[in-house]
Amino acid sequence: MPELPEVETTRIGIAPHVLGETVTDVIIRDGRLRWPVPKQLRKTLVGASIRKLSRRGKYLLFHTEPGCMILHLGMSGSLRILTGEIPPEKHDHVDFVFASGTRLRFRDPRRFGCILWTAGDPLHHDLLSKLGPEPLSDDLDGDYLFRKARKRTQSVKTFIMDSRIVAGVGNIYANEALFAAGINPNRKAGRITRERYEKLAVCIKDVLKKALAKGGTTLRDFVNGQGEPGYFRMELQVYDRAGGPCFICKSPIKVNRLGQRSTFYCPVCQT
DNA sequence: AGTGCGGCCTGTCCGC
DNA sequence: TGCGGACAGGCCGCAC
Repeated sequence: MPELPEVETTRIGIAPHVLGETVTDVIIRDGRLRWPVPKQLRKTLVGASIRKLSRRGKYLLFHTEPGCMILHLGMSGSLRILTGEIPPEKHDHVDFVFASGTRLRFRDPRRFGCILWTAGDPLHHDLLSKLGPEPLSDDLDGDYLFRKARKRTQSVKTFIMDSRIVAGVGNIYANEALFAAGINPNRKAGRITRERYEKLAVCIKDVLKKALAKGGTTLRDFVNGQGEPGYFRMELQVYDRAGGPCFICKSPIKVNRLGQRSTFYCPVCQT
């Protein structure tokens, strides 16, 4: 579920409630996430204060004096700020309790998310060290994509969803960015002109920024730190619109599968 | 080295 | 109403 705009929406929403807070307890009800939640996480975090909350790709980084907690929302994860005692529900796996009484609650029905700890620089962690540039930074531009795409035979959609190429672009926004750029998602990455990659880079940034402005996309699970959904779903041009009319040319939106992910596009507008 | 696939989980929806 | 199967926003790790 959560792609970059949803993770960033979460970060912005919870940051004011956790920054400067001291952890007084960590309640792990079910530590069986993608990787087991470290047993010593509670002992390590209690007494520590959150100095900074940053994001790299789809990873949230909680910086403290003794180290950094790395948290990923996976496919169905969400984080919520709670004030007061609210009974946990079935998939509320972890609570972080702060000195003020505020709680940060991690929910993840599918348990594809993860919560890890590193004492070192999180950017050097195995999971983060190979990530490509942040899409909203100047490091991502048409020239970069064009150069990386040389001799690549995979589809351009699979290419831009590869986190080693660009961090944070998932299935929804890959579909949407390619529509905005007028590029057929099935086209081979290595056979796209520099000019079209310039357009694609702009469209990736644009789609992500617009989604962020709407608080992300909620298909089912996603809620922000306050438990509210995102509203970008209403702006989606192709994702989940198979058979529906293209908003530009009225042709039916097509769907096929690339790398086991549903791929939506307009066969007329995207070439 | 680049590429594609299986698998990790639970929940939901659809066809029978 | 029940049941099996496909599918869902991610991504690691493995074979080729």
